[in-house]
Amino acid sequence: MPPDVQQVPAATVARLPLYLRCLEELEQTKVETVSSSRLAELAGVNAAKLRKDLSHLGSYGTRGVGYQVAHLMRSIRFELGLDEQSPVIVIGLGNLGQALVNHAGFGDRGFPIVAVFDIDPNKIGRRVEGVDTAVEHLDNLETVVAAHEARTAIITTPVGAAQSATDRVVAAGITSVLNFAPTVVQVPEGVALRQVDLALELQILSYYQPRPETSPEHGARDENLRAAR
Amino acid sequence: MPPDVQQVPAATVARLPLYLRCLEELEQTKVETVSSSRLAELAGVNAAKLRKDLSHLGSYGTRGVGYQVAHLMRSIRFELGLDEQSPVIVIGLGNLGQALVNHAGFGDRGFPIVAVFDIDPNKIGRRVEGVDTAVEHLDNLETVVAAHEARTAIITTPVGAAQSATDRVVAAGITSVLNFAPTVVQVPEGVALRQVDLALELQILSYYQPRPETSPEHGARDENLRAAR
DNA sequence: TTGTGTGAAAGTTTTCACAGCT
DNA sequence: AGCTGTGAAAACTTTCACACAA
Repeated sequence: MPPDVQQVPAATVARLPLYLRCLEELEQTKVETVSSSRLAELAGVNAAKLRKDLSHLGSYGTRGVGYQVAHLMRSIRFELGLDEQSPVIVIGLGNLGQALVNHAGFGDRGFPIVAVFDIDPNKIGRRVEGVDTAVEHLDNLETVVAAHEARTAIITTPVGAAQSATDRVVAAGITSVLNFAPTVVQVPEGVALRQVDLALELQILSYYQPRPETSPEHGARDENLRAAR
Repeated sequence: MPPDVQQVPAATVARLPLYLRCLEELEQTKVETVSSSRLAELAGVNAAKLRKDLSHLGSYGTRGVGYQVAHLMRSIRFELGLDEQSPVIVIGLGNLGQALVNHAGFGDRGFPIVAVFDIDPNKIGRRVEGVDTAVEHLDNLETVVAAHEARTAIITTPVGAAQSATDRVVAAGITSVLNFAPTVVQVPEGVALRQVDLALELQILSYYQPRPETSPEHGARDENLRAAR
């Protein structure tokens, strides 16, 4: 790995979108200024941590007052590269793919779903709510990605197809991959990857369940948001 | 916080389910023994990290040989408290709720969905694939939770309803909450919580997109699974 | 000879506590 | 008087590198 001038620590990057979401809530209620302690409370984090996170933006709060909601939102959006819409493609129209596509939350937050791919002939050509174009065959991937200049792909294929689907979207020019298939996929250097496995979240929670028999002491604790995710 | 004998570090707990998933894949291919380096490769982590993680289980690998797949699976399941099925309820039958309920992945991994709740009269009584009982009104929550001895709830309500839904399931006896509503919910001490916001994942990825204009250097890196989630 | 288990070092993240701006 | 920005300490996590068991 190169010298790698890491501007903003990974743990901070993973929290910035959370702060942004809280700020959006505040803006909707016409709040113009917010203190670190109030925002931290909304985000469920410690106030010092929040201030340190924001300090990486070179962000200007005002001592004795707090942060300008609108200004802070702009700073975070800029830092994350959320200034413009970022078209997304979805590979695999199973249950989860279907739900993600219908889910308005992506488009509303700057990630419009511009195309959905599958290989099942029964699904090709089907119209899906929330997407302008019909379901495409995976063979059209390269053309469609190029046409929309999409850079981000969501993988919701079955496990067995996830790696090949990933390889293929990467070859087509995708540089960010969000994998929901419950298997680890590999991507080359230069491609960003996050993996979410829903059942895995439940298994993690399971550890923190109060349990009688087990050794000295488990016992529920909090502090499990998405630690650094 | 009390002295709190933390058996296993949080970062390790968050990875154990991942190892378990990899081991399940190995078992299906009749592999009986695996080395730390091979398993680490499958899980996408560093081998030393994996060994240290497993050392917290007091788990016995065999030097010069590796780990017994079957034995290691048992150890991890025991540590996480996955020995028995853990019934789950889902609150909110929107797009995402629907998808999660249909999704076979939960039941297969020991988390059968035993009931789904909503408050929309049009949804109450509807049958949903993957669940034995019809959609219930939220008013029946307490009775149903008690009947199934459910301890885990998945929240997929709209933002505005998430906190009250959470308060209510906790009052009904739920001790693990997985929140998909894009808002922070609070839970009392003793209740375990994880929050997943799908759009937020895309925003995090956005930071790691190669971008031209921006300051000294961003540039995509890997290492973003769910870092200590 | 192979590959685990683990001290010790390095790196990252969180938290504290307070100087200093408004 | 209030609240940010930040050094410094503490806590946690990762990685290294090697003794040692099979």
